[in-house]
Amino acid sequence: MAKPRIPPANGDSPDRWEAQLRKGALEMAALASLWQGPLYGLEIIRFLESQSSLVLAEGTIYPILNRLKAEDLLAAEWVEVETGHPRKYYSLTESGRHRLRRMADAWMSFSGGLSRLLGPVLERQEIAP
Amino acid sequence: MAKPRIPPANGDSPDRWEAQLRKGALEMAALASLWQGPLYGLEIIRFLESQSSLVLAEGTIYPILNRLKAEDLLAAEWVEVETGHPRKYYSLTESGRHRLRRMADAWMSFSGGLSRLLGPVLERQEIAP
DNA sequence: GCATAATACTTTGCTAAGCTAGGTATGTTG
DNA sequence: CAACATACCTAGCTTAGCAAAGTATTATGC
Repeated sequence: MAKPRIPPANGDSPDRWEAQLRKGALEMAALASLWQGPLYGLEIIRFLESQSSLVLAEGTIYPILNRLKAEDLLAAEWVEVETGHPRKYYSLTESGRHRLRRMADAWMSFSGGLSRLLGPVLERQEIAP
Repeated sequence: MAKPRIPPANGDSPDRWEAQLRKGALEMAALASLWQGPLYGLEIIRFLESQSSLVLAEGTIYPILNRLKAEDLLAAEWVEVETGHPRKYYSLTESGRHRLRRMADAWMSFSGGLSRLLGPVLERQEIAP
């Protein structure tokens, strides 16, 4: 009984590029989701979806979390909950906070450059009655 | 005599994530560089570098251009120049302009979501006496 | 005129990363 | 105990950028 997930995303669909855009931004987003406090895996997925419209599959977030943990940017801790199953809570390490700040800086610069580039493209769209 | 290009970028360097960020943004950037008029390959590289700090290798831009051309988002035309060698000028097709506009919209939404996410991270940096 | 250099475009092979589609483990409910 | 829900993990595929090489055309040096 396969859980129906995100639609297949046809190989040559015009939306494919959008999927690629996400690459690399996801690590940063995962780190950012923990800025205000620890969350566990599925919670991160829900947080990102609600806060930034980023939709990640489980098969995407867990490898990312493991990668970040291997780099000591995250710490993980199993927590038993009364009503439920153990959860692995992730939190930012000191080095993770530091890295995230640098990533955020680089992101602003990167996205600024791109937005500048897109300025002329978007210009005429300011027809908003 | 191999041309020395972009520095090696050590495999596990802390900058690797930055390289990934670019993925997917490059197609859009390539299209955007042609918004104001046709350019040829190397010119696109120089344009992006000067306008947005995006540095692309030749082995990166040409596959992108061919991909975009195969999708009819770009048109290509060989042009002979007096002092020099033939150049392949790329220009946006109607469908390319249309797609770029949609990409730009999606980009603004995507980058807006991420910037919102990064808000708290960047907040404390406004200590500028 | 043939070698060298410069410019411009192309191709090959590698690697990294996300995604689909499974799977496992733990706990709850009938 | 069976069925289900929650939470986490893994394998294999695909895509895309990149480094490094190669080809083609024109200009320059001897």
